[in-house]
Amino acid sequence: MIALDDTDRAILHALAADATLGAGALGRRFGLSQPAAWRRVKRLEEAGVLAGRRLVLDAQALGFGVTVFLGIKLAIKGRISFEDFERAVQAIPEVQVVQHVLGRFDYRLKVVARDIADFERVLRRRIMTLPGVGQIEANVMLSEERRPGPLG
Amino acid sequence: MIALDDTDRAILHALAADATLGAGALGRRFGLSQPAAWRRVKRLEEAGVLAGRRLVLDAQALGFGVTVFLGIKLAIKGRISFEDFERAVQAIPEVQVVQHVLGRFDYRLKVVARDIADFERVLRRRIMTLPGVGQIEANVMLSEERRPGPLG
DNA sequence: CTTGAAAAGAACTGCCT
DNA sequence: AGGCAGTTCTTTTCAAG
Repeated sequence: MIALDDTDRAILHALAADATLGAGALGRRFGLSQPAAWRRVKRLEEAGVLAGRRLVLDAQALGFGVTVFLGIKLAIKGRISFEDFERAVQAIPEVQVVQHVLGRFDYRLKVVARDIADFERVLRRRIMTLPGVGQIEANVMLSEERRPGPLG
Repeated sequence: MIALDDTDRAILHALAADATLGAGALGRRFGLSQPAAWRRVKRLEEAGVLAGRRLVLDAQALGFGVTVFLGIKLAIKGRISFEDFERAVQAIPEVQVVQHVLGRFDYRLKVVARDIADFERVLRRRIMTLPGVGQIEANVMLSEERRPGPLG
C-alpha cells in the first residue's frame, strides 16, 4: 500500500477518464514537467495501483445486444466442485466475467449473447450443463454506468 | 455493425490482453506493416467497436480490500423512483458500477470499501438511505476473472 | 496492400536544484 | 520531490508503387 498525494489522485482521476493520456499531456494539465508526470505514473504502476490498461469493447457494435448477469448456486460444494465448475465455465466464450462470491450464490457470471434466442441457447446448452450447477437466477442488463471509484 | 475479418479479431484479441500495444507491435505480431495495422486499429475505433481504453486500478493496493455486489429492489416503482435512485446513488463514491437490470432486482451495484467495518458504514448510512430502496441482497466478492469474450 | 520518409510526440536517462 | 536538456523510440501522416 502506497501513499498518494493530491497530484497522484488527480493523475489517476484523469487517466480513469481517458487512459490514453501520456505523461506530457498529464504534466501540462497539472503543472508538471513531462518527466515529473512520467515518474509519477511509473511509480503508480510499480506500486501496483495502476495495474494495467484494458480495452473497452462495445458489445452492441460487435453484434452482442444482450447482456445477462447470472447468479449460480452449486448443488454440491467442496474443493473439487469449485475447480470443476471454474474449469468448465472458462470454455464458454460468451462468459465475460466469472466472480466467485459469498452469499446466496457461489458464482456470478456476466454473459453476452447476440439476442434473447441466442441467450436461451447459451443458457440451456452451456450454462445449465455446467458441472454441479444447482439454482440459477438471471438479471437482464438494461444499462450500465461506471464511476471512477474512491481513490485512496 | 461492422464486418471483421480474422486479422481484426486477432488484433482485438491481442489488445484485449494488453491495451498498451501499439500499431508497430501489432503489425510485427500478425505480419502486417505498421501503417496497415494502424489503419485497422483506427477503423475499429471509428466503427465504435473499440470504444476506448480504461485503467485497471487495483482496489486492494489502494486500500479497498472489500468488494460487494448488491442487488437492490425498489419499494416503489415508476419513472420518478428510478430517476431519484440513480441521482442519489451517483453521489456515493464507493459505488463503482450501477447496472439497471430486469429480474428479481431493479439495480445491481458494485461497491468497494476498506474493510468489512467500512462496508457496514457504507451500507447503513449511504445505501440503505437511498430513496425508494426496498429489498437488498449482498454477495461478497472473493475473486474475479475476466475473459476476452466473443469477438464477432 | 506495400515501402520509405519525415515530422511530431512520447518515453526514458542523467544531472542539477 | 521537481526541472532541464538530450537521446531514442514510437506514433502518425505523408507520398508513391
